[in-house]
Amino acid sequence: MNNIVMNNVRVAVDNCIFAVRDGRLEVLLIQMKKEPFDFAWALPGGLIEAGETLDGAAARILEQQTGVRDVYLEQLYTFDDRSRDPDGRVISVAYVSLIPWEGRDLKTTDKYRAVQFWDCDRVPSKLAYDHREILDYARNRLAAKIQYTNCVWSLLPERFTLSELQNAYETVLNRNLDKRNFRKKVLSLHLVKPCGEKSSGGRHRPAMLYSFESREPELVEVF
Amino acid sequence: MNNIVMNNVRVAVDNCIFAVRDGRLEVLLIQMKKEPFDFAWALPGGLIEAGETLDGAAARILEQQTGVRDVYLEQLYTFDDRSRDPDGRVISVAYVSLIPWEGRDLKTTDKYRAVQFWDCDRVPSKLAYDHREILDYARNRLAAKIQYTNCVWSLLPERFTLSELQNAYETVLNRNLDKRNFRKKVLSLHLVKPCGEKSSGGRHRPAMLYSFESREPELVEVF
DNA sequence: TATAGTTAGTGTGTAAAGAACACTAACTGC
DNA sequence: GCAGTTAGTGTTCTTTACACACTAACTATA
Repeated sequence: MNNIVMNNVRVAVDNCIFAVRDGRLEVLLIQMKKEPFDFAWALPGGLIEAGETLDGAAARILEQQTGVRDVYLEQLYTFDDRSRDPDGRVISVAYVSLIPWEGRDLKTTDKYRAVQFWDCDRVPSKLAYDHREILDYARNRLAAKIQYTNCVWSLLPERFTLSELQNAYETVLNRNLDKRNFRKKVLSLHLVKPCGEKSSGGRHRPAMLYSFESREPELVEVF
Repeated sequence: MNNIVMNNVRVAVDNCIFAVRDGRLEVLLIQMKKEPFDFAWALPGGLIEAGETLDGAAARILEQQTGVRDVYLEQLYTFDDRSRDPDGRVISVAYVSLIPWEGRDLKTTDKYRAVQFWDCDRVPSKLAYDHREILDYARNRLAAKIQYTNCVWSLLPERFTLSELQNAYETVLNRNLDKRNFRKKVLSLHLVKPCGEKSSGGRHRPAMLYSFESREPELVEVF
């Protein structure tokens, strides 16, 4: 009977940082510089530090890589990572972050070979560790969550048009929505409010700008 | 700058084991026998053992306490436990298990003072560690999950009446459902199938017995 | 300055789903 | 055979979801 209690598990936090850009869902990956995954792409992450909470570690990773703070950040799932180095066990607590495409500021460090956003549909087929599994899980969770919470706020800037909002939903859900039904829905839910100004700059009719009623997590039956 | 990497985190698995009994949602608690929580009630759990996966640890705890296997078992959330002993850090990966009230077989060991099911609405107001928080989180997750998956199968025996099924939903959701609408719904979803036999023994009209189409996790929009 | 190009903004009708509601049927125990 | 108890069944109404097409307002350029 196996009763050896594990006292030396290492705990990593990995963060799926998503943004919407030009109708594509993108995720931040870093290219590794160390064996056994040299050159492989991976989710940003790392072992938790002393005195740090799990949420704190996820927020730290997010800010270190993108400079972004105070966005939607949610624990996703805890993975048993069987592909990590065999000298001691690692479990990975995965997080999802949603950031507006504008406002990010990618940091390059010599810790990694590269840091960049990837179209989720075009990430390298093999990622380091079990990060492919984590990413797939995260996309599914995000698509579910955007339908019953207001988390979409975290993908958009302070002020936005209803078309931009619709585009964020369409991108995450990977399907088209009817413009009139969409507007009826979000307005009737009081998810957003007009802020009286209009967009400018496009070679077309200017659009009313909106902002979110709340930028705190709330349950809202959007679809 | 704090860059001390934690290498010696201890990882515990705690399991919220639910059953439905006489219209009440019950949860299994153990009464502790060691300081600093001597006499306090807690969720069954413990540190993961060598070579064991997280899911494996949860299944082990479930079977050790109840003798039950092969039921619905789902990872809930990973908690940073700040109330644990200060000599080294513990994080707790919480699980939810659903078991049929019939078929359990509680084990008493001298590891604990007592092991028993508690009506969820009447558990002691203070549980050990952060287990009160975990339990509240688990109840909410269960109430959500029973509405869009078929997980209710795990609360019922192999064969059951539609009234028993309805009762399981009403108990978890903590609200009454209309009998005719309920039956229309579950039958149209093909969640269950009649198995041709009738219940007996009650001092009333016997009911048709049903069984689940599937006892594997599936997404089903029940409500 | 007229026009082509582009996105913004708006309402109605139809189909599907959800919610409310009450009686008869079939068994048991006395 | 009667009282007690749970099983089983349809219809109507309300609400929500879905499909669908044109005009408005701006910019750039010819």
